[in-house]
Amino acid sequence: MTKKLLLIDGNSIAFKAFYALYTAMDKFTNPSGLHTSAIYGFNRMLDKVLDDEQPTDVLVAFDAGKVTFRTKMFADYKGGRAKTPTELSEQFPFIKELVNDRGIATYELPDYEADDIIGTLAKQAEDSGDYEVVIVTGDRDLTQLTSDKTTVQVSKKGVTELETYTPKHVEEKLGVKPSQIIEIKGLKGDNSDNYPGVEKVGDKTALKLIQQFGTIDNLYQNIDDVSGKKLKEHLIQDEDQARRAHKLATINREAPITISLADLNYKGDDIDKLTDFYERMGFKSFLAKLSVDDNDHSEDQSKIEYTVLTKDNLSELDQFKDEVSFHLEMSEENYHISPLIGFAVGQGDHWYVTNQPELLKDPHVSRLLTSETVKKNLFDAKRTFVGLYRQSIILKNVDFDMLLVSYLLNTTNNSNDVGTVAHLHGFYNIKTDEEVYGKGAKRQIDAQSPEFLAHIVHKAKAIDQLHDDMFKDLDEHNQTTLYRDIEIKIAFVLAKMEINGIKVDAGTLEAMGSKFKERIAEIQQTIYQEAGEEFNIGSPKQLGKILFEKLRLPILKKTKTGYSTSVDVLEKLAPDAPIVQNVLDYRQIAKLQSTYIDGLLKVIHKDDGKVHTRYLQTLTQTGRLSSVDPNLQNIPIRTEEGRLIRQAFVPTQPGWQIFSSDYSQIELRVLASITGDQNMQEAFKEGEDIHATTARRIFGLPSNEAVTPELRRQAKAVNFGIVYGISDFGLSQNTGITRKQAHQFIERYFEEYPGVKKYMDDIVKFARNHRYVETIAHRRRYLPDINSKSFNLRSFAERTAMNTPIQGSAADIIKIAMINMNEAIKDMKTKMLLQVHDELIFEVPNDELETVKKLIPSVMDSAIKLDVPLKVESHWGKTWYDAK
DNA sequence: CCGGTCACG
DNA sequence: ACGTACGTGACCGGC
Repeated sequence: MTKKLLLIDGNSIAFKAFYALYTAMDKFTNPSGLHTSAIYGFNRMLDKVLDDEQPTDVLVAFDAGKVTFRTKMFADYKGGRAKTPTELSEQFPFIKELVNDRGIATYELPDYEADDIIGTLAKQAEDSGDYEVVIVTGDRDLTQLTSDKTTVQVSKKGVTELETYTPKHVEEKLGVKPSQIIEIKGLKGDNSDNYPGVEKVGDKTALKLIQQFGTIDNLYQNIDDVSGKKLKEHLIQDEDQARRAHKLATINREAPITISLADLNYKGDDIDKLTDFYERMGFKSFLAKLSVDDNDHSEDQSKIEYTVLTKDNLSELDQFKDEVSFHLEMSEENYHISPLIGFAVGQGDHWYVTNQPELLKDPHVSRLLTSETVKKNLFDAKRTFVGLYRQSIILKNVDFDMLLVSYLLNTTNNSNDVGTVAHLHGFYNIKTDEEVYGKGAKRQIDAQSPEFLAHIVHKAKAIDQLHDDMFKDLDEHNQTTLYRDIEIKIAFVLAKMEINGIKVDAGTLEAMGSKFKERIAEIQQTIYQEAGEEFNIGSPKQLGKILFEKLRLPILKKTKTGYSTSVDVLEKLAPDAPIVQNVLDYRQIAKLQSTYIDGLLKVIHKDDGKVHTRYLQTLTQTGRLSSVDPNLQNIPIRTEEGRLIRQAFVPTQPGWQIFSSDYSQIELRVLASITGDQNMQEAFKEGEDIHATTARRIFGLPSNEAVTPELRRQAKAVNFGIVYGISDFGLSQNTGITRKQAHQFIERYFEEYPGVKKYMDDIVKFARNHRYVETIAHRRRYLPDINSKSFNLRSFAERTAMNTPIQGSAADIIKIAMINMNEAIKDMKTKMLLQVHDELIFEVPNDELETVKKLIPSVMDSAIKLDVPLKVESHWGKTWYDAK
């Protein structure tokens, strides 16, 4: 056996691929509107099996048409099947083209199905004695072909997950030999192929009979041995059907094929044709793979020319006068503490690289980086700025930040990896960090290796190569101003805030922690007594058992994995059993302890007693920031116990104040402005309480009548709902009113605020036409699901279309305010410390307090001119807690 | 590594 | 009929 023959059932794999990607179908269309999901899935399968099996010979067999010897034998064979969707049938010619471009033969034969071609060739191969055979299909019936020389791989969930059937595996799984599969099918028939077997015989009976008799022939010869009178009657009655089903299920292994084993030689990818094909299909990831594989052969990665920097050649860097690409490599994610492990710098064909970060301090290097005249192109300006700042180098004149530009062009699929982003924009001669360094536990960076140096040169080079194109794309999106006036500027403002950090008093946290610890222990004991046993309260699974099985509390909601024990459920159950309230209390305090006491203590820097968060500037889909290590945007405030955590956040100097200013209802003001709704604008212009006004309007109260707190609360919920892209169900869930009521409220709302209604309709239409929506500052979010056939995906996209311009414009506004703020306070001792979406937090010396009380709100409310005023409220105190 | 839960706007 | 509020991050338990 010197050869390995791979036989692929083209139709069934195409079907599987199509339905595996069914819900994502609309994400897979090429520029000319062709659906490509099945082509894509098919190719993924090809990649996997070619790689796993390393075959010498390959064939993809297809069905030739609807009419086959089976339909001639039984007219209804495969009858009643839904017509193949056009979204799939249009892809078949391209799948065949793909297969050919990959150097693989295809074949189809009138009157026969792909199964028969495969069966026939497998038999020929087995008989010749030269071959090992592997069959890949989505149809489990083909497992009848397994033998000691042939294995059958059946696709499971997707198309790349395959289950391998050997004769042994068939017996274990199905309880019969491979050859007996057709005997089973003879008896039970096949619903999907629409032919009957014997009445009342299904899987179990068929299996039992075949295990007893071996074959249908033998069964009928010994029909008197069948136990069960009815069963015997059915068998006798339906003998013809059983024999016909047996024939239909049997793969023809003697089909009159006009192709021979010698024609199946696997030639491998035709790179040129395949490149062209992938480009037409818009398959960027496959293009990337193609070029990486290609590079592996040509050793392109190591062929790049670069000079290793040494003390003696540093002066060569003086050649860069106008522009340079620079990449600073770090070994860890957290750039506040990560070691620097190398850098690459250069332009065009001149590249320099080193694994000695101390060379950064050499004047030839630092002069370049701090120069106001030499433009820098890089990836992640904030990270680079902080890394260099730690070496006392102040990075200046960043022109192109590839990470930021990529994020603005398309927030989805953005990545922190240079290689990944480069691939996304059509530049493939670079590997990803994962490919070079490994991932998870296996990740390891060998900074001494030539591969390392080559890799970071490739990063710098990718940045250099892509910056013109990406700037052009930015311009086409009308996003150059967004980039230059907002995003690149805020990167440095954020860097400064992160470096500055905020002081957290460890003593305060520890004192609170020991109190919490006692409370937790107390509540824990009480819960154990109430439960009558000890268990892990933190485990929803164990807790569910206690509450819903042992104590028999009513099950109000379930999750995918079991009983739901979330707050809303437990709150409803609390009156039924005291243990429930205790669990709620336990949860709350355990959360405070683990996330906020222990969690924060872990990240206080020893040298300065501060925490230095990192704002992720290129993560959210709306343009907001997020905050990690630690997250300082979700410090408790809603409950008094949690709010106490804020007492630990203190100014750096004794006697200073923590000063906080927040935009009041910024999202609703943005809504009023961009919808142009006159009624809502009037409310804000008149300085009214918007929730009360909304309540008056939708509940039809006279203007002199006071709005009850309950009605105001409901109106507030509706206002929120509108911002989120409302549905009556969502509103009813969130407020406890009925769905019908919710529906009425929404209708009333749209009557009172017709501009809002029109905007919501228009923005969804816009999204359908353009497949994206944008904010005031032209921040863009693509909504690939907006025309999806799936109700769920489409509805989600519609809500997103309504919400993103509002949430995103609010994000634009506070970013502008922060940039202006940075200027406004640059000569003061006051420092901007944190941003929490609609609020800014500062530390302020007492002698500047009177100044900032006016200055900070005025900078914030003048960030942008809307059709309604922006309102800012300020609070201050000796800790963050006291700034209320 | 994922799902449940809960902290924030 | 479908089964839903928008945007995040950290921790825990359990696979």
